[in-house]
Amino acid sequence: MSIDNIANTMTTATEVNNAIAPPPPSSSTTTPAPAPVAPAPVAPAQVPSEAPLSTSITPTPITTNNKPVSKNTNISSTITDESPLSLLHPMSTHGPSTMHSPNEPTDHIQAYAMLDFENFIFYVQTMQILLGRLVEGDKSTEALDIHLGQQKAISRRHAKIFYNFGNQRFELSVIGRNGAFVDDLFVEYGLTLPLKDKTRIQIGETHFKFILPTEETIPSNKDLKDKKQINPSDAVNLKTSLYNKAPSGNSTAANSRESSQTPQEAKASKLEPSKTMLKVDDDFISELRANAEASVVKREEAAAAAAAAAAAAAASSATSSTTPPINKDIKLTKQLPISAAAAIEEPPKKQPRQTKKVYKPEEIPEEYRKKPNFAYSTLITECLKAKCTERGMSLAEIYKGIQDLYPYFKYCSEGWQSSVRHNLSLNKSFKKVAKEGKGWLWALDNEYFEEKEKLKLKQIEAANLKAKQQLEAIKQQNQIQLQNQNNQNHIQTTASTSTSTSTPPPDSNSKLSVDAKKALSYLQQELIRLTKDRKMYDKETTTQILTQALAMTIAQVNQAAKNAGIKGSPLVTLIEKNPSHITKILTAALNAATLQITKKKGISLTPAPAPSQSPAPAQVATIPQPQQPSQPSPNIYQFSKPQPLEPSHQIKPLATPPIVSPSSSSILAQPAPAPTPAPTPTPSTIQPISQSPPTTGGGGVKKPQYYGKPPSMAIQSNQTQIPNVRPIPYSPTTASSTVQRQFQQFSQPTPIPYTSNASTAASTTASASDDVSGVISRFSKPPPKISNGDQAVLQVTPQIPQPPLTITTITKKPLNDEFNDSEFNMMLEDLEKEHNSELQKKKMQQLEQEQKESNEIIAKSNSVEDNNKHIDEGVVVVNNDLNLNVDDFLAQHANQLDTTTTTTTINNNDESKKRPRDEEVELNNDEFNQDFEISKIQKLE
DNA sequence: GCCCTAGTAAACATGT
DNA sequence: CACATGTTTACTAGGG
Ligand SMILES: [Mg+2]
Repeated sequence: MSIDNIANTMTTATEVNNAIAPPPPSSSTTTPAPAPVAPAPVAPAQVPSEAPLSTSITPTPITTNNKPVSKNTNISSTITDESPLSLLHPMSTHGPSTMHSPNEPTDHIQAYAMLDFENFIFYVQTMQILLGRLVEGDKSTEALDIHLGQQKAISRRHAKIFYNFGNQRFELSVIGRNGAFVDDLFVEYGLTLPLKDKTRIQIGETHFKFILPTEETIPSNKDLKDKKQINPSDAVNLKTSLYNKAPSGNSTAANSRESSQTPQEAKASKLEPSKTMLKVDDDFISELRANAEASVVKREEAAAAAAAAAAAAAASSATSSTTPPINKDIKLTKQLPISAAAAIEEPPKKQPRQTKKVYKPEEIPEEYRKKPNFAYSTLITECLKAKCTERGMSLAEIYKGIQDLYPYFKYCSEGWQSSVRHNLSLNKSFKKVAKEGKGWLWALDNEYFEEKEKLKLKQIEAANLKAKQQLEAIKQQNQIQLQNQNNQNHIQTTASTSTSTSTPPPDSNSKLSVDAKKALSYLQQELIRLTKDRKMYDKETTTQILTQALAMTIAQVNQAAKNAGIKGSPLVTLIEKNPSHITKILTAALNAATLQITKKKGISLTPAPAPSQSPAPAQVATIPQPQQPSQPSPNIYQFSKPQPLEPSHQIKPLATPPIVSPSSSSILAQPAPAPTPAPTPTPSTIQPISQSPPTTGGGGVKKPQYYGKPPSMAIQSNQTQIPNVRPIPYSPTTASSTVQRQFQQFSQPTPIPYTSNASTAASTTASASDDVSGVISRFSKPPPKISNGDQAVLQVTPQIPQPPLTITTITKKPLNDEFNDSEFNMMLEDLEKEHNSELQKKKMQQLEQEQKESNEIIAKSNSVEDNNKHIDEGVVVVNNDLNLNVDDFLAQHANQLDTTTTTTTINNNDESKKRPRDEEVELNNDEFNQDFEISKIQKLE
């Protein structure tokens, strides 16, 4: 079938066949040199102990290596007994090489496996062999280990048989357009499948069988081969073949693996031995690496391997040759000491897993060979931004989306998916949205900036401190020199909120030059100018923001200069030579500073409407009510139990500044905790956000069950409470958000499997709380008292984001001194005036664009990789003199720039950096605040 | 050397 | 029962 068709496709005449012409290999064949290598020692690393073959098996083998065997030939020494034959035509393959070891070696042949062709046998002594059609003049075909014939239906490189370390087995990759038949089943181009002992393979007109040295084989040696003399059994540790560097070989076997992986080494090693034969080298190496990376041996496998090894050992006590397993292997192995017997039995275990296809480097478009230089969180975020529907994306969609956006993931092994899942779970930026069926939909959390912000803030703050110090110093001088009349500059660091990093004691040291002053002045002006288009905060806040931005800018420039090794006064230079760049930096800094400051202050950036309640809040408020039949959302049932919301809500309002929050807080508070009047939970008034989490007590929030989502609709069953909740449809609207939220927070009570007893009972009733607790007990170690931060997955999507427009709040605090300059103050005032106008939208748009721009830049720069080196994009280009790496800076603020939404998080406390795992600890104010952040509004809808 | 973030793998739990 | 999906853990590597 296929074959025929195939033919055409293939190339035309180009090919000449000479069949045989064995390439240079012959030389390689020179078995001699390399061969001798005592494989044993060496190899190890790579070879999986389990080695495909029964390593242990043949005793002899080991030594044999030396022999002729191909050792070097690593590849394949084909031997044939009979002769050289040829398969069809020419099977030359390496004829030579193979040949050489031919006949006699039989006994000693070591190989991982053998390919039983009609006319000859090819021993697989390397980790990978290439099969295809040898074409004269086509160097690429020189790499072939086996020439399958001249049929054009056979691609020059048609198939690859290689050992997959991850799966610990040999696999066949069909890289020929016309596919192949494996055990009579057609396998199309591009697929990779595992090879089992005796797997029949047909490529073009050529048939052969893949044979592993099974135990049976081993013992019986010759049995199998009845016809052929080969005894696979002999294969012993083949590892030798390649890896070993011939010479030294071993170098710590154990380590070797890793080390060997290094390209260089690998190459080196290969060169030696078999240069001729395989050329696989590069690919091979990479593949090895890939495979290795891709899959680590799993326990079972490891166990099996171990067992096998053990068995082997037992069998042939002597063969120490067994290569020492790789580190990983070792580790694993120890975990599972399995009796040899057991191990042996296991093997039969099916190896079902159809591995995804394993791509070889050459099969992957160059541009996709490199892993994108983005963090998983970024990848996911981008994916969601690009393809997320209102509700979100399922895991599978995310996988696809990422592959779509970053094709690299189409070609690499699957480990990344685990990382993606891990990220989704762990990263607060991603929230779950209920959906029918199995999993959840994932969406970006509005507040997803929080996370990043935190990080960035930290970083930035650190950087800023320095800058501030400098700034202050500068100011001082400035003031002094400039006749600014009264300057009282104290430097207080301040910030209403805590943390702001330490206040830098001003160093008086600075000696500012005139230039510095000018520069500073320039920056200030620019800042003011840039600020005009933005939302205005109260004066104090604005001042802080500007100060912060200024500090950031200075820090950035200095840092960049430092990185670039630039001396002198970079700021001045940059201003002179590339003012636009400075502006960029200022803009970014402004954005970052805005976020930072507002966040610290707890100012909700959310659209100004502070006082007036936006609808959103209202919704939220409503939500709390537990049973609302009306609520369509599936999650409904949730309501019943978790009362937590309420308390929590209350909490939320930060004690501190009476800031904007009013709306939200008040609202929230209102709704009484209807549902379960849990005992404890009384949400009395607002508690300061103190850490005291809501006690778990009756209504306390408990840590949600880890597993399982709420049985979406299903739940009802148990819970009588909610009458009709109909499952599916849930409107994203308010209800949904809330519901979900609860949902997630407390995962469903109902069905929980494990908890048979108590829980069940509880479940029946409305009060789910019990259930939860019960459930929890099961899984979570310590019954958490509070919910994790996560729970808060609010589904709410934000709507508005961005840069706050109008001026919001007010702070009571006295202004900081930071920018005292009278001039500056004046400018500020002007600004203030100007601002009230509503340019908001426009501004917003602008901001967004800026943000996007920034992001793009960042992205580009990231991709570029060289931070310092240059920044492409005119945008960021800096003069030659200064090589700023704006990347870093921008990168830091990227998030902020972007969406900006704002979270209203309140951080009263400083947050500790570490997040303790304990549940208790976890609930910090932060978390709470976040969780209950009111500001959310739903997206569409 | 410590602390943290990220990336990886994998064990487990659970739903399909 | 195999797989998909999520949640956690444990480790490792790198960067301040
Ligand atoms: Mg998450």
